Amino acid sequence: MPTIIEVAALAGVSTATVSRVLSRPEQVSEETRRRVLEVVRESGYTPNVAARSLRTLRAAKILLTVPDISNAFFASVIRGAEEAARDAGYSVMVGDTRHDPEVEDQYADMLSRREVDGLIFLGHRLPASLAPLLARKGTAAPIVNGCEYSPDLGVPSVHIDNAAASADAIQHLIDLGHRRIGVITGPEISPISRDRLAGAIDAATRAGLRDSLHIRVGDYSAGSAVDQTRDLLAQDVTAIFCFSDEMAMGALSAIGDAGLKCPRDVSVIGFDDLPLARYFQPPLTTIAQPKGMIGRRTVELLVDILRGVESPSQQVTLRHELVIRSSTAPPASGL
Amino acid sequence: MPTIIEVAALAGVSTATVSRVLSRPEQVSEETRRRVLEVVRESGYTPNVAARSLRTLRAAKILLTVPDISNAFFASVIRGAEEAARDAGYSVMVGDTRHDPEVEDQYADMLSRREVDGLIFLGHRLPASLAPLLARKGTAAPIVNGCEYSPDLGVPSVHIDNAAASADAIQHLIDLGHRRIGVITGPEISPISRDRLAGAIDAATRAGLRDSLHIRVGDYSAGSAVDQTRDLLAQDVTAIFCFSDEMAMGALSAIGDAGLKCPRDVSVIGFDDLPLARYFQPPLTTIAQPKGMIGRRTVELLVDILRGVESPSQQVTLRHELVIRSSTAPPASGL
DNA sequence: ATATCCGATGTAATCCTTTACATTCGATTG
DNA sequence: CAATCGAATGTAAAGGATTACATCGGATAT
Repeated sequence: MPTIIEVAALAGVSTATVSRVLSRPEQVSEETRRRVLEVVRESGYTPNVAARSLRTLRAAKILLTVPDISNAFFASVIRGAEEAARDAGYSVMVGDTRHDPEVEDQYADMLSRREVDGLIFLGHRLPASLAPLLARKGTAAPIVNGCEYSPDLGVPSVHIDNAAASADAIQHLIDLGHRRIGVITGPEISPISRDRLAGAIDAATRAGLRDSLHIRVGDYSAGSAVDQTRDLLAQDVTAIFCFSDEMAMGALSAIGDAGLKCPRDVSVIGFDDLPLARYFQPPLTTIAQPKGMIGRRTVELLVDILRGVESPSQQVTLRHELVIRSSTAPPASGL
Repeated sequence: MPTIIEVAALAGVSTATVSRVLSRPEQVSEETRRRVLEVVRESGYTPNVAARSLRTLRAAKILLTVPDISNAFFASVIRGAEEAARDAGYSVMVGDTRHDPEVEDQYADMLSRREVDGLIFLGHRLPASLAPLLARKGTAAPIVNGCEYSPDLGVPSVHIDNAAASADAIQHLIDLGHRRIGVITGPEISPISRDRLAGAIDAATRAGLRDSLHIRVGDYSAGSAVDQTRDLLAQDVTAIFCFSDEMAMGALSAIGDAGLKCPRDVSVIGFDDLPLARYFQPPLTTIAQPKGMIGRRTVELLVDILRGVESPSQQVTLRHELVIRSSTAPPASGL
C-alpha cells in the first residue's frame, strides 16, 4: 500500500496535486489529472483514513445504536439508514446497546471522541454522557433520534404519529364490533408506548367505550405478551391489541395454548408489520411503520446538521398504515 | 477536548509521560502517575483515535459482515461477537451486505485500507478484493468466517457439524415413524446447505429410506418455504425438515393455509432455534445452534491472529442440539 | 571516590494527509 | 512593453499520539 508521497513521486507531481486530483479534480489540469489517476490505479493507492480524519477532523462515519439488534423491526430501519448514508458518503456503524445504559454511554463516547461524526439512536434514552454536548450545541449537535420521539429529549427525531396509529387500530376493532378489548403496551418508560396508549384510550373514549379497554403492560417481547394474554383471556376480551408484532406472536401462541382460535374466538392486532407478520397464523393484522424510510430520514436529518444547514427540520412525522390481514374479525356472535 | 500536549503541560510532564501513563502505567512512578491521572480525569481527556491509529497502524476495530441483518439468527451471533470483542479491547462494526457482492467488496475494502484490523464474515462468499491479501498472508490474514464453513475458502472458521445436525433431525423424524419426508434446503451455492443435505441423505440411507426424502430448494426465507411446502404437501409427505426456522415458519403457514394441522397431519422441524421458535404454533422442534458462542469464538480466533499467536486453530466445531418441542409427532396412524 | 547501572523522564522524529499560502508562467490589458 | 491577472502547481505547516533514543540523578559496586 503506497502513500500519497510515492504516488506523487511516480506521477512527477507534488502531494498537494495528488490530493487535489482525488478530492477536487476540477482544480487540476486534464493532463495532470489523467497521469495521476493512472498511477493511483496502477499502484492501488487509497488514502489512509486515519491520516485524513486526523487532518480534517471528520470520520465520514455515522453511529447507529439500537436497543435490541435481535428485534427484526430495527433491521429494516438499519437498512434504510445504510442506504441513505452510502448516498451521502458516510458509512454506518451499528451498535447494539441491549438496553444497557452503560453500553449506551460507551457508544456515545465515540461521538465525544469524534470517532464518528454523528449519532442516531433508536432507543428512548439519551445517553447521559451527551448532556454537555447537547447543552452546548442544542439542536446543532449531530444527534438524531429515530422512532422514539419524546419532546423532552431536545433532539430532532423521525417517527410516525403513534397516537393516531394506535387509534386506528382500536377503531378497527371497534368497527368490527368488539367491546371488550385488551391492550398490551410497551414498558411504562417508553414514550411511544405512552403515546400509543393515549391514542388507544382516545379512540375508545370517542366511541363511548372507554371502559371496554383492558390494559396490561408488556415489554415488546413475545414472552411478556404470553403472560399478559393469559390474563386478558380470563377477562373475556374478544380482541387484543399488542404494541409490537413480536408481542402479537406471543399473544397468538398463548391463545392457541388456551385452546382458543384466532380470529374466531379472539382477534389480535399488532404493531410494526415485520416481514414475517404475513406468515403468522393467522396472517397478522397490524400497523405498518415505514421502517426503511425512518432509517433513511434520520440519516438525512443528521447529514443536514453535519453540513450546517441552517434550519434543519426538528421533527419528521411519517405515515403509518393499517394492514388488515386475517387475525381480526367480528367477535363470535354467540357472545 | 484537550490534547495530550495540554494534559502534559497541566501535569508538568512531557507528552511521552502522559502517553506512558495511559498505555504502560507500570513504567511511570506512582507519584507522577497519580498526578497525570488526576489531570486526565479533570480535563476529560481522551486520546484522539485518528492520531493513535495513524501512528500505531491499528484501529482497534473489527468488521463483522452479515448477509442479511433482518435475519434474527445473525442477531445472536452479533451479540456474542460484540461481547468477546469488548473483552479483547476491540469494538465491532456491523455491516449488512444484503447478499450483494458489490457491498461485500466495499466492506472488504475497509480491511485493505486498514480502517479495521480484521474481518469476520458470516456469509459464504469471500469478497473478491481480499484474494491478494489472502494469497500473500494465508491463514495469517486477519479474516475469519462464521457459520458457513467451506474448506475451499482457506480461511479459519467457526461452525457446527451441519451434516451431523441435519442427520439428527432426519433421524428424529424417522424414529417417530415418518417415511415420506420433505426437505427444504438453502440455496444451492450455500456450502452449509450442501452439508446439511448430505447429512440428511446419509441418515436416510443408513435407515434404508433413501427414497423417502423429497428435496426442494429454498433460500432460507419464509416466503420461499411457502411455495415448496405446497408442493411437498401435494406429495403427501408426513414431515418437513426446513434448513432454517424462518422457512419452518413459512412451512407452518402453508400447512395452515392448506387446511392441515401441525403436527397432527404434518410434522415440521426447523434449524437455528431462533428466540421466537418457542412461540411458533405449535412451538417448533428445531436444531439449536450455539449462536452467541459462534460469534464469540470467531472474534477470539481473529484476535489470536491479530496478536500473532503462532498456530491459531483453523476450524472450530461447536455443538448443536436437537430441541424437541411440539411441531413433531408420529405420523397420523390412519395413513 | 569513581565507574556503572538503572529507573524515570524528556526530546524529537514519525505516521499520512490536507490546505493556506507562495510561486510560476503564459495570457490579457492599458 | 510593462503591469496585471489567473490557472496550475508546489512548499510546508499542521493535526495528535507513540516511541526510539537520549539524558539525568541517585544507588550500587569496586
